[in-house]
Amino acid sequence: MPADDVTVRRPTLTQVAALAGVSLKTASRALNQEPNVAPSTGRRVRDAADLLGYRLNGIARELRRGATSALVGLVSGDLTNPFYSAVASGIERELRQHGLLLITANNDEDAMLERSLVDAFLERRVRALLVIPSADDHEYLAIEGNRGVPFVFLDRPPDGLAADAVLIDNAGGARSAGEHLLAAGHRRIALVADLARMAPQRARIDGFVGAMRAAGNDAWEPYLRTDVHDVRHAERTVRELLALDPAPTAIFTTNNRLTTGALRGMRGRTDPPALVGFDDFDLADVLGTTVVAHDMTALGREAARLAYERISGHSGPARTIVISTSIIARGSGERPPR
Amino acid sequence: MPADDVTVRRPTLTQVAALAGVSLKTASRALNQEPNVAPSTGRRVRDAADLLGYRLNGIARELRRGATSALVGLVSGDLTNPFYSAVASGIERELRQHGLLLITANNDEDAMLERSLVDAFLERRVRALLVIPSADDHEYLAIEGNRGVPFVFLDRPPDGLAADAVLIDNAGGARSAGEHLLAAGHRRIALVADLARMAPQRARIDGFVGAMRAAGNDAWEPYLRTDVHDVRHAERTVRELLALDPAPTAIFTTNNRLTTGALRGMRGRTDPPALVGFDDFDLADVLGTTVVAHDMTALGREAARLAYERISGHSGPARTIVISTSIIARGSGERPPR
DNA sequence: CTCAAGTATGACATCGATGTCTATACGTCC
DNA sequence: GGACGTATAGACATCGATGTCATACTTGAG
Repeated sequence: MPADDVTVRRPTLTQVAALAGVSLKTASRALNQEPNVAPSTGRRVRDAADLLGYRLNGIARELRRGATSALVGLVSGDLTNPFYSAVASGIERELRQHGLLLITANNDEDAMLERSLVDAFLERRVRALLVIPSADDHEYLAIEGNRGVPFVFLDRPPDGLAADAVLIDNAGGARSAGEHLLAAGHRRIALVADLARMAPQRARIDGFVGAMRAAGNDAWEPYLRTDVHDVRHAERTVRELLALDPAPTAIFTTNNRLTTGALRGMRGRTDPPALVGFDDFDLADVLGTTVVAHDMTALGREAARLAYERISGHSGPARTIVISTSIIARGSGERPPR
Repeated sequence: MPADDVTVRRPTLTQVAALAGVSLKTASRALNQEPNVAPSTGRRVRDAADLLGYRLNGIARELRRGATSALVGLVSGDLTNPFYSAVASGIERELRQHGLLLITANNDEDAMLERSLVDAFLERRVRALLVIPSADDHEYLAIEGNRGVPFVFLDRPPDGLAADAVLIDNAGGARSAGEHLLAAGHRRIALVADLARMAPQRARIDGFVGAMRAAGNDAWEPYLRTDVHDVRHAERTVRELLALDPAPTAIFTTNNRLTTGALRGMRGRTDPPALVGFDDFDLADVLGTTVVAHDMTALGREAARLAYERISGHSGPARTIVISTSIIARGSGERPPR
């Protein structure tokens, strides 16, 4: 009786060739549809391969062909956030059209982990690396960028490094949110923002503040809340804001997590404040939530496209694509001040 | 002036060794912390590596070490569905603890595509393959399963193949949803289900029907709707159901997409029917939607765990883990019949 | 009938790392 | 001082495929 734990090794091309009674190279030619293989030989080789359950060893092929894989890496924040998963989906679809596969890894918003994941991807010789960065400083990638591994930054601009990027029109979107609420008659508008050190948040805050300045409104200033980083914290913050006297009559939340928190914090109120949230989300229509929307799948798709162009040999200065935003009015942002 | 399109090749270990004035093998030893390297030699090698910007070629290493990568593949339906992304996230976290990386690809619910993605993964010599299958027949995987590539099926049982699986207690969850609505006094309960050919849907339908039978209720029968496959279709179906006379007083939707559609279809109604949805979702609390919840991250985690055990050499009969469900009452499922 | 061109095949080197085996230098112990 | 153990380092084969070049055998044109 054979030992149970003998690992069955996959047959190699050499074995296929032996069974077919041809040389290694001939077997390779036959299976790769190369010219100059006699029909009968080709059939014999294919039969042998089928019989043995042969499967090409992509690792060996890649080593021989140029030590570079058909993989593209994505390091993102947290796949459970629908924003990231929509982006990842856009990337994956675009890459698949070019026969590339996507490897993903979460950095859990941890800069150290991000770095080690980037390392792991580079060791695997990914063809390109897409990053939704958490780290503030990307200078350590500079050497890599010059060695033929293209980088594309998503959602957040590269810092200390010239690289392609696909960004959202954060300032513009936030400005229009501010203007939208001003137009509905609001003055005491609360701003609930995530970590201000992150560039997109910074831009959203600035855009909103710009709209207020331009309108000569400063009644929002007591209601500025930044560094609100999760749903719970946002919920609590909104409750606290609404308990103030005078309370704000409107709220602008600068990402989908904070919007979720705000909706929880406002739940059950008979006189809810107006609300506009950055990022569209599922069921916003049912909830009647006005949002600053943008095409997340397109963001991923464009990033994948930039990466593919670099892979295909495009060289030239770093490019930045900006995804536009638009307000989708669903009711919550059009409520007048009490 | 050098040509612009010269691809810069990464330095190899041979070059590092040459620069450090040692042999290839010594350089390898130094960088891999192997014993018996003089401190001064080690330093010289590391300096040379830094200077050249050397990075290990993981492909070559893998080929030498056993032609198997540190990658685990996941073929899933659609990453933009929060169900899949939560599962993927659970998998990824678990794998990372063992130094494994996750490659993902969407099959877009297409059986042919699923097969070709599985092929691509196997050629890359993934250590294990996790599948949330769309294909009905998985027999074609049987050969692979016997050749050392462990498979784990998620959410849907393997067909024509003995393999590990992690499933949800679909029948139990659906039964409890039915009982929950019966307990609230409903009799005319609509069932809105996705494609009945998919095993999980089949089980959910059966569970619900079982609850009705057990209670001696047959008033639900005119309101059975299956093969409702997307949000729009669900919305339309619910509208049509509510236009019937007599209309159902309660609705059970068998997945998150359908629940979304139902919520849209019920929007604006002053006398909404009771609603219970299978799968929990973000903001269900804000919307007050009663759901059959289950731990999606745990589903992914358990699947990754099973895969890891197989990778580590565990052999034995196929195992099936069932993730339990629980009703979370939030109001919509407790509304009494009109 | 001869020679050039074309077809089918095989031998061998190669991609970039690691495993095995061997060789040298240097102490140490008796 | 000779034998021996140990630390260090290198030569070489190897993983599984593909690229290059060489070779034997057909054809077809002149």
